[in-house]
Amino acid sequence: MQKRAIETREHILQTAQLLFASEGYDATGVAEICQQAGVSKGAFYHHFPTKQAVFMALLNEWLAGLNAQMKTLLDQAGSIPQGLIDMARVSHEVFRSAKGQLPMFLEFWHESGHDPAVWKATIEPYRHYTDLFAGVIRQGIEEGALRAVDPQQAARVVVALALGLVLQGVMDPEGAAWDEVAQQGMRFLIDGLARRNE
Amino acid sequence: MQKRAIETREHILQTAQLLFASEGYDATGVAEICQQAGVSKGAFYHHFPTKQAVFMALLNEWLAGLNAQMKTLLDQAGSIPQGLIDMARVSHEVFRSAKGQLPMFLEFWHESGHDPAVWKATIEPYRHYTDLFAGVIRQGIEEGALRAVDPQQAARVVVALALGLVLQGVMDPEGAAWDEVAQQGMRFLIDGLARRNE
DNA sequence: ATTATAATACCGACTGTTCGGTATGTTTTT
DNA sequence: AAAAACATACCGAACAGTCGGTATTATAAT
Repeated sequence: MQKRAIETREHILQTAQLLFASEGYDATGVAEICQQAGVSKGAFYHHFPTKQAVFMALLNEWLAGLNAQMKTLLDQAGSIPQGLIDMARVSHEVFRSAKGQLPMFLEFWHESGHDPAVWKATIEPYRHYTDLFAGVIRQGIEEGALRAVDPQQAARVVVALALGLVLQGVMDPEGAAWDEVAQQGMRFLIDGLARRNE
Repeated sequence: MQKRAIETREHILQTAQLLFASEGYDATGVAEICQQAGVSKGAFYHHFPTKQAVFMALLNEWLAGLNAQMKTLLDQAGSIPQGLIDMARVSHEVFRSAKGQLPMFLEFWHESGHDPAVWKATIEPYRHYTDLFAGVIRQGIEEGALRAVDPQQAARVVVALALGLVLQGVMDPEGAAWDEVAQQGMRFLIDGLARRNE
């Protein structure tokens, strides 16, 4: 693929992301994407077989980024309870960096309800994260830092809290300082999970 | 309005709900609703001015039911921490009663992102719930059962957890026993909020 | 170095269909 | 008869995707 081609492809993806985020997937027409991107329809269909392919490309791109971010976070985590709280603290960073992309969340979730391919791509990494958290929590239990709860269940709770925060952040960005709420919430949860020193 | 007319209206609403939930709002055509409901297009547009009006009617119906359910729960709550846990326990009931309607959640959230009217109708009651929880938590603090946290923040955390659980319940119904996870999660959270008896 | 060849990248008018909504007419109820 | 409830045929706009063709760039031959 040539330089110009790559640039065209990027233009299409970037524009599509903006439009999907602001108008929604269904409401965004291919013609609209092409016009905003300064690209012809022929170019569009040269690079992508269908509109959905663009969507999937964006989804995978997004998930890959999230994955990387997550990995570095878990790697550099210290003690277990503190590590989890640290993760909540960096949620500040995550929220900030993902601000423009957050509305796409809703699009992904919405589409996943109707398209099995999108569903698989959405659900798999999030189960992955649950397992990942479960591992951390299990470790915390073995270290004696956390109470002997069911790690999978606890992990699901953590993920649920995170999802809920993101959802609120998407729907009502001005409603609160969601990164602070995230930190608070994670602290409450960790306190509830932590072993009592009594 | 006559009996037949009322029945027609109900047919339309019920059918629309099923289709919106399974296919999505955009993907569901008015013609499809009419056909499945055994009603003509004329009848449809006699009862509802637009497709969105049907959607709004469903949304309001849904919210009214949820509101009533919530109200009775809070009224019959005993001590504050136990009251919150009780509410989590009935989430079992909520999940069950809402089973078929859960996918509609996603539709509401998704639509609210693009339609200010839907947004207002969606966001207002949920802010209402947050305030409601905040009141309960404040009361719990005054009673000395809970630590002196910021009630609004804590309430947002509770609501976030609830939202996250619902979202997971929608996207991955078979992934776990979400009513149990809800109970667990609320217990962890309450434990984290509860005053330490040390 | 220049031309020929081929492959890639791109263009934009066009199509068949789908959809929300309307216009007009018919039946049922009061 | 009058009004409410319903039915059917239809409209215009918008849509994803197609297609025949044109630039542009890379590769090969002379």
